[in-house]
Amino acid sequence: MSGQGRSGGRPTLEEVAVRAGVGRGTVSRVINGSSKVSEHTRAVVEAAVAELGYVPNRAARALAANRTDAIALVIPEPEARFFAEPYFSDVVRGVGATLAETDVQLVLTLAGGERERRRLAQYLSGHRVDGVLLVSVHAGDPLPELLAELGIPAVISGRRSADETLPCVDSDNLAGAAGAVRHLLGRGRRAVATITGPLDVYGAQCRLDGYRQALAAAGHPVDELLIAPGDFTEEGGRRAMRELLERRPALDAVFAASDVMAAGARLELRAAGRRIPQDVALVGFDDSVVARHMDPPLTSVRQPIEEMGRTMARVLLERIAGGPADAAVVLPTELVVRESS
Amino acid sequence: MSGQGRSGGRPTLEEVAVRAGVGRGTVSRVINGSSKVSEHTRAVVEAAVAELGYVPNRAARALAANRTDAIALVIPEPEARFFAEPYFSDVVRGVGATLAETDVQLVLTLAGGERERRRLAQYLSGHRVDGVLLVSVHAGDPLPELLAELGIPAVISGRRSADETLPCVDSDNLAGAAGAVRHLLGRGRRAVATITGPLDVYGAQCRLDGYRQALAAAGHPVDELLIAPGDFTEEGGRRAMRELLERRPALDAVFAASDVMAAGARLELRAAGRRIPQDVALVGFDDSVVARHMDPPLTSVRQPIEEMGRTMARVLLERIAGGPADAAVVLPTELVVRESS
DNA sequence: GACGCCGATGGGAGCGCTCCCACACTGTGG
DNA sequence: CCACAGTGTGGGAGCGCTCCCATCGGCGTC
Repeated sequence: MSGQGRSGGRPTLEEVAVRAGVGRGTVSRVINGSSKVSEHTRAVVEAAVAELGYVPNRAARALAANRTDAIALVIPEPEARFFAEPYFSDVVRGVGATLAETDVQLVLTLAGGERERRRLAQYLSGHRVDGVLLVSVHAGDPLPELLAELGIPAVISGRRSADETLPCVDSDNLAGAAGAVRHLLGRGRRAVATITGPLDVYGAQCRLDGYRQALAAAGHPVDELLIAPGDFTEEGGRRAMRELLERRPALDAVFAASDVMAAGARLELRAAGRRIPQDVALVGFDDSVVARHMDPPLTSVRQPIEEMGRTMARVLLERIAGGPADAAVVLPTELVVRESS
Repeated sequence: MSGQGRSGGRPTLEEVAVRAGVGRGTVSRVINGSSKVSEHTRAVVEAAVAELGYVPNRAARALAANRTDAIALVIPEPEARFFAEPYFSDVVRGVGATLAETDVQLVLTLAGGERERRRLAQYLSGHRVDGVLLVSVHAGDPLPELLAELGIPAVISGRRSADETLPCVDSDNLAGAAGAVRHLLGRGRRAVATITGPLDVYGAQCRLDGYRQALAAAGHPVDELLIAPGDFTEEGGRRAMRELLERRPALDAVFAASDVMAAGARLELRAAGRRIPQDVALVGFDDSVVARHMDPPLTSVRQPIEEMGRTMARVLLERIAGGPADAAVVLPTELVVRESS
């Protein structure tokens, strides 16, 4: 912080070299912690670095080394609203935690409409980041292919299908859903309904599969009329619940594939005079703020979002380094039992 | 996307120049949309750019021009949890919206513990960003001074005191709080209590001032025993509410300086057998997810967070450009009336 | 005692851009 | 007809680093 500057600017590698009485190459080696530098020289250089308060110039480094030491996190704007809550900040926190150990910076990119999407493509072709973190990509999204073409490493969360081509990090949607349903059955519920997410989203499909498997494993036949499609929105949840109550008035439990839909379902159940959990038990998915503050507090399946962020970043860094990285990581979920079930 | 590359890499300025049959300087001028280039030459160059799919190399540009075209958004990690909800993503969305028009990238920085803080200082001294967006800075934080010393433009949201030295963008905490209290009085409430935030946070102080002013303006004396200190946490809200009920059992309304504290207060009111809003009306601040999903839904003061983000970015860009920028922007809040009052 | 080898080091050659000075050229006024 | 602005334009000189090759001792070897 003391104003060292001989000529105004921050010190350069060259100046450190002069100060330490060595060559540029040597200082560079020390800075990059690499290869063969004698114990003594290293000490001298480090002293000079400290004295001058030298900090390498990122742009120069990027230019010379042809890497940016930056990765991008692409946020699909439109959805952002939905999973805004803890999701967004938790992912960022996780990613940040992994990156904190390194010298890699996190660039945030909002890719909403067609237009932003195009800009993003431009942006990425500019080779402005070493890698990309993708979150919740839709089936038809061209971005993954573009990245592959450009040879930019990428990691995805929320795989697009069972055979995702990109390395991906997901939570165990199937097991989480199955656990929730098992929990309901375990509490003596007989007619367990489910409100699904949009089934073209792979994760939503998995949750439905989990529902089916849990039922099957318990020897219950699956009643298709107990399955209602939702779309991850509150309104969608209400609609689905209404439908279910009409078709199967005797249901005594509902597993909603998201907390927000559960919130919608709750309103509808109230309106129909059903008490939660006495008449109908309700379980959600995500363990979001909504779940904790619902009345009654909602039992929900928690995803380790922050850890997913950490893992995504780790896998991407490995990928960038060229090392062998996991192609798919699935992290366990956890059922958080509250008063709604 | 077609593999132009003569030698593999992406095309450079030089190559565009050759293709267009002009000099490097001219292409640079066209790219930067600047100064005097003849109509004809511009067209030729633009054609060459399009044909080659040229995208400028950000690192080279940064090195040569000594600017990075990047700004940092510093997130104070520890608090992140609290105002995680919409706040974080809304700010980012706003900032992103402003930045979308430009070629500036958003770098996210988590500055939590002492250690990260130090890293951040290092980072910023590396001149790695053109400007910094600060959110919710504590009174004793050294960061603003560091930035001033380094001559890095910064904009703050959540000013530290009435005479903030940095340009800042805030919502009108005082008016928002006053409006909430006026609303309660307007509904015939007589004994309006308040749960404050930590008073060393300027915004929290403003909300308390707003409470006082509204009372005063309505000709009510301020009863100091109706004021209980909180800390923006749910537990703090509970504690404060307990205190209030003990001291002033006859209170019939509570203005909490945050939704989360209101959530805590609600639990305590329930436990004490008070009905909301029949016995006690409750109003929060932030209009977070919690407010919408509380039972009953919470009346709350909404801050235009996304717009704050947009404005912060705009002011910072002006600052960076060297133009005259607003020193302080205060955006209006809005009372969202729901069933709790 | 000359040779070869290896770890440690110095420094040239860029990386792709911006900046800016110098150099046409075209007009205009004296 | 020449001097003199005023436009456009070309291209040299870096920006601060990394890469890599040449160099230099010191030491074991035949």
